[in-house]
Amino acid sequence: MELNHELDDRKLKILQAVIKNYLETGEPVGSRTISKYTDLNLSSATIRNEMADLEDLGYIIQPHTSAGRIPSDKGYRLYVDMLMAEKEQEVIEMREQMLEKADKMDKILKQAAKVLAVNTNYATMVSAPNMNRNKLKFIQLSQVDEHQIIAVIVMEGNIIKNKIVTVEETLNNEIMLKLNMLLNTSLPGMSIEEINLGMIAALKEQAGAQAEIIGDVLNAIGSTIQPEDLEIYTSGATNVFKYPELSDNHSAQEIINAFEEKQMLQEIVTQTLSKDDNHGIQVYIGNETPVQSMKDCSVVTATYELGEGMQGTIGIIGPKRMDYEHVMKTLKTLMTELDEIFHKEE
Amino acid sequence: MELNHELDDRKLKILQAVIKNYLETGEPVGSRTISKYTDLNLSSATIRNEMADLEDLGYIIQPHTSAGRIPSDKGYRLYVDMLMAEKEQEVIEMREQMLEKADKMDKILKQAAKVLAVNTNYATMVSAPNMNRNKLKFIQLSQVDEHQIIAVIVMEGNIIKNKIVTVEETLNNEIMLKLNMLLNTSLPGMSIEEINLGMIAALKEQAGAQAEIIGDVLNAIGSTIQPEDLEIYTSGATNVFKYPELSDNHSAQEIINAFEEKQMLQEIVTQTLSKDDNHGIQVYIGNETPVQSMKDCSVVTATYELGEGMQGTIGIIGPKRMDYEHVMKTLKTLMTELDEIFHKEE
DNA sequence: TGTTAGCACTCAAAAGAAAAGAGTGCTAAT
DNA sequence: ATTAGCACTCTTTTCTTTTGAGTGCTAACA
Repeated sequence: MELNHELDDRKLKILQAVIKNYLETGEPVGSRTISKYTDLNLSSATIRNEMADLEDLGYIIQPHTSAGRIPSDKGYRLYVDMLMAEKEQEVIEMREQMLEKADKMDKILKQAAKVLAVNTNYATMVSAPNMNRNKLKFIQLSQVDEHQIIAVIVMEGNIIKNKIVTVEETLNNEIMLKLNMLLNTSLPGMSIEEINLGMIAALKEQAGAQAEIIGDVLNAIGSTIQPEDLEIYTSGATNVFKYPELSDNHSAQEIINAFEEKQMLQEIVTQTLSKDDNHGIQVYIGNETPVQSMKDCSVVTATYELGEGMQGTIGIIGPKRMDYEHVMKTLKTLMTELDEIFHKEE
Repeated sequence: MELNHELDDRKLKILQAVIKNYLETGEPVGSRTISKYTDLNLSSATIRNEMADLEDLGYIIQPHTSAGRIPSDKGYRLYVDMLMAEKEQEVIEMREQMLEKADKMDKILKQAAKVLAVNTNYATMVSAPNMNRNKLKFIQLSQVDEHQIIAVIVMEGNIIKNKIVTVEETLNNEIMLKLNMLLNTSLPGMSIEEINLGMIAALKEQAGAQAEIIGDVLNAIGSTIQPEDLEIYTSGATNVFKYPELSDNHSAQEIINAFEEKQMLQEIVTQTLSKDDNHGIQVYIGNETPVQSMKDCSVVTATYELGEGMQGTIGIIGPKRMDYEHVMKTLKTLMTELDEIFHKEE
């Protein structure tokens, strides 16, 4: 409990009591409540004095003169940091729920978001991992008609993408065979990062008359694997209505909107992934969050990792008075699950 | 204007005025307002008499004794029916917007929903067409590893699906060749409906030792093309917040929830497609809607058709005081667009 | 006979006033 | 250092009053 130099043990306990109580009720907490709530037997008057101090130090706030106190962002921050310190690990029965429908990646991720939302009662998001470093397993080109090719790209982890490529030249069986051969002798085992300009030039040269087709196909592959906008799956957005402090202010509307557009959620993903401290859990409280419309919320994120540095993000968005303890525990479990599922599939 | 036997021309005009005004303001409409609003020069007193009649006949309602009138469901119904009678056609600049990103089907549909939402300011949904009658173009099986096959299924309209099939037997090149050959000699040109048990049995027989694999693959194909839950794309769900009569009652919350779950939207799709009167526009007002949580809304739907009886649904959900005229016009345009896009691609 | 002016009446919504209640800060006693 | 006590503050709730839009009805009018 000796994380903070500004607060003695008693103040810390009182602060904790205020926060916990506020998490439960959502109402400002008064001194009398605390004096009954804690095990340290103090009268409300004493608590009042201490609370006045805590307010001076900026850990709690009085919404108006004669109201109880609510935690400030700084207060929440301290509380969360303390929680983080005692890393918990506990495996729930989420595994079964998860594995049920594990088929294609998008389904898994969608399912993950849902499980998390149901388990926590907050809004959740899961981003697909970035594929830059994922290796190609093979490419299968098939001819659709005289000028169209469908390219099926299979990557490690059996992630499958497909794309139709329209080419100028008139295609035939022979060309298709050649192209398939060409691509599959050099590309498998490479990641998108590794397929650079030199490599492309070499392939084009080998292709001879079909240089242009190869170019088109490679472009298509690039844009397919690395789509301009990350895919993000969400669930439980409507959970925000459950918290009056969000749904009263209209901030629920903004959050739901952000969830629908998904554009802004990307911000959160980028920010989370950019932090060095990965594979850990991050908590953004109030204004700390990257997205303006969530300034009245807390955002808890975690990074999951598939082999070879492919990373994705899981996030939970809820009111500041979030049940951090439960959320962090659940998040950790799910993260581990995702890691395992993907590694097993590989 | 002679659609209704119950109402003379003047009553009809007054009713229309009441509805139009209510559509604009969302507030109950009084007699004085109408007397100024219409071109028939009548005093408020006369209007009052007529309005009392209209109320007796059930076309308008008084929320409380000394308030103006608002249209009843019956009133809206008459109004919409009149609109429907004058089938409008008008091409807007939506074409460009639509064709911009026309790539894969899911993107097209997602885009369609978005365009519609932006154009109308209501919540929108677009369902993917049912594929029962769509014909297979070809199937491409590739071996992933010793026990896994990836099946890529290409259908008319270049709709592509893929699925990983895990099989008992140990696979090799020879087997894969045989399977590909087998499937592509008999299946192309057939629709899912046409691939019946007899056909499957015949294929299995021809496959000999690989009968089981063929069975698995065919199953996979079936379930891929005809997923248990229809895919539905939505957009602009948060538009419902723009209408106080929805967002005050909490019915906005329910609607948004329905949009998130998508389960209930399916109801609307099914109902729309089951109506004989297809390729037309349907309007559900208030309790007429198939989904309970939208009882305070109007739902406008349209069916778009890809060749061969593959049909999908477009829907708009908004307040009862919806701008029916604009919505129906926009819907019709979009419908035509979709038809064209898909037919062109084919 | 249909239309209209006028007026009393109704009722929801807005504004205002009063009461209740929760909680504080401060002082004085322990 | 802790606590009981009390005056004070400010929100919330409740009740009352006022306001105003809109009606229905009657009587006058063209």
